[in-house]
Amino acid sequence: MQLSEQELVRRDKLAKLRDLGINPYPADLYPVDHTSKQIKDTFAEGKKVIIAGRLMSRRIQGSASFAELQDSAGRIQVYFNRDEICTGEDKSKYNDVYKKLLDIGDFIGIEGELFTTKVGEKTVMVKDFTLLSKALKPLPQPRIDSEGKVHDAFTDAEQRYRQRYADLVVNPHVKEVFVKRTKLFNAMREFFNDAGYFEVETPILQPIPGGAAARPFVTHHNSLDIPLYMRIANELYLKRLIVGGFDGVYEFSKNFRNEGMDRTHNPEFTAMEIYVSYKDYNWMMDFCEQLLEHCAIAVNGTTKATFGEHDIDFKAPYARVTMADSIKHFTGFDITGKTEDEIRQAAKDMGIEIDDTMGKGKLIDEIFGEKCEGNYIQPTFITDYPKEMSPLCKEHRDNPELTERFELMVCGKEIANAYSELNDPIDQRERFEHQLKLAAKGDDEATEFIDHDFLRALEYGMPPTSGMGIGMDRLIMFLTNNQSIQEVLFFPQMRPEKKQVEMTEEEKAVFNTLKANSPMDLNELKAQSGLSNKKWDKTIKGLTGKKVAKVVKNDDGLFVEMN
RNA sequence: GACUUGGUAGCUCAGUUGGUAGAGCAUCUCCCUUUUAAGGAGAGGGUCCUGGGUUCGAGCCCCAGCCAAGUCACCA
Repeated sequence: MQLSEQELVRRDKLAKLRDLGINPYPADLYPVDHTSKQIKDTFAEGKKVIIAGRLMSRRIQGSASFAELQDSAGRIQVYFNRDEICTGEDKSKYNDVYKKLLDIGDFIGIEGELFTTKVGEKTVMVKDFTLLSKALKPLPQPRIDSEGKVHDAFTDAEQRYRQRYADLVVNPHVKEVFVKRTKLFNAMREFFNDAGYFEVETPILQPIPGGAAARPFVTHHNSLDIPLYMRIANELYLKRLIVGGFDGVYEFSKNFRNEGMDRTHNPEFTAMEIYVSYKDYNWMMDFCEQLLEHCAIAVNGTTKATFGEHDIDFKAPYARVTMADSIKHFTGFDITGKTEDEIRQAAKDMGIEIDDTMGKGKLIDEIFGEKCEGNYIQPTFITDYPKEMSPLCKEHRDNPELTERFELMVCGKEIANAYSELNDPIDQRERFEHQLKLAAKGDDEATEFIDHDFLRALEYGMPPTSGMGIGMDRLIMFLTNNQSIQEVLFFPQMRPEKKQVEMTEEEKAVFNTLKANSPMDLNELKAQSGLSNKKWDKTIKGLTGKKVAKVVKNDDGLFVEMN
């Protein structure tokens, strides 16, 4: 492993601490009794406190020094004074341990007394300190000036995502996003629990990946010798529980889809799904807008949120527009009562790319997606989707071509999807079979599995039920004004980093040649290596850089010898 | 999958028609007892993403690749 100068220095300090009999990674409990925030909130001159955290900055002025300690709640200034820490003759704890052997990033514990400096800063006067954990790698360190401007911010997206731990330490605004994420989950749970619904857990490893159309991750179970799929949705399992007699069930579901990654898609993501018996999709719209209003307030203290250039308001109620009305409004074309060919022609006339595998439902969906979707900035329910696109949704009570389905659109993006759930087992079987035909025709969005066990459950009878799914990652993006899903996931998926090899093949070969005959004429060694000029240059620089060989110049010419 | 942009010190970034690799912070050494991004002085620190090519000479030009971001395509 190649260590940087700063890493070597820290390892050296680690050894020196051990020589002094100081354990840099002690096992003992440290009796913390305040956080930085509690100190500021309940400040009193002379009060004794015990705190712990990371040393994040130091300004050493001879035998006195100001530093900042960062804990989970923020930062507090601490004051190290040699004669306060070292009351006897021996001043080494300040002069050597504090000044020479501690580094920014180290965890320390502090026993001290509160006071206010001349410039009015609430500060802890250090009476004693304990090293709790030595940091061997320097942190990237943004600095904030008196105007609040950040300098040298740690902003490289790749490094921030790969090393989220470092990102969280140095970028407080990043931590804030994840605090809000957890607040959102808690608020939603509270809302559902207050309504009397049950949080449940259903299988992540499924024999048939159902409830959505997406490419699944496949794995293999050795004992059973069968393929298993990571779930793409949990819908069919939650409905089985409604069959089993629960009135309302919900689950925060990590789902997995083996598809492309971009600003709004990660291979694993979180959906919330809820199913409530004896309700329909009209009830669910009311429930949804109440829920989101509650969540927005719990997260941000207000129903208003900013997303990019848009100001949005989650205050209920939300506008409700049928898909047909929406298309008529934005294109002037009325889809009601039209044949598939008429709609195909209309789509073509609008300049929408279509192909022959598209059925009526898909065509309508394309028109909506292309011409309408992006126009809905404020939360808006789009209702009554074509039947073909919604194989798990009940037929519309007034129109057999439509379904009782809504999606909630915000800033032109879908964040919720809900149905009056299809509970007619014979209709459901026919819809699955129709999906198979669409899939055979080449529609890669159609479901190509039939879950016979789910159909058996429906045959026992499922009460009328409304269900809803919410994209949690997308929702928190809206509530925290983040355009990228990676900013709201602690550990977004990345391509693996390449491992660094200790010595390249070329370096090994040259090293072996040299080992047999050292010192050796440089040009001769180069000739024997058979490497290109550039490669030779890299290789010999690599070897000298690793201090295994060196180049010597004398009267006879250039020679390479082993160290 | 296509295109665009980027990858240089621990971090943030400069780098001139191709001619010995730079700055700020951080680090190290010395001085300094109440400072507010940065006390003073000095020093060290580099796989210029990787591999090939052109050239007397490449961080820079050409080709291929890797990684990332963005746009588009795809995506219930």
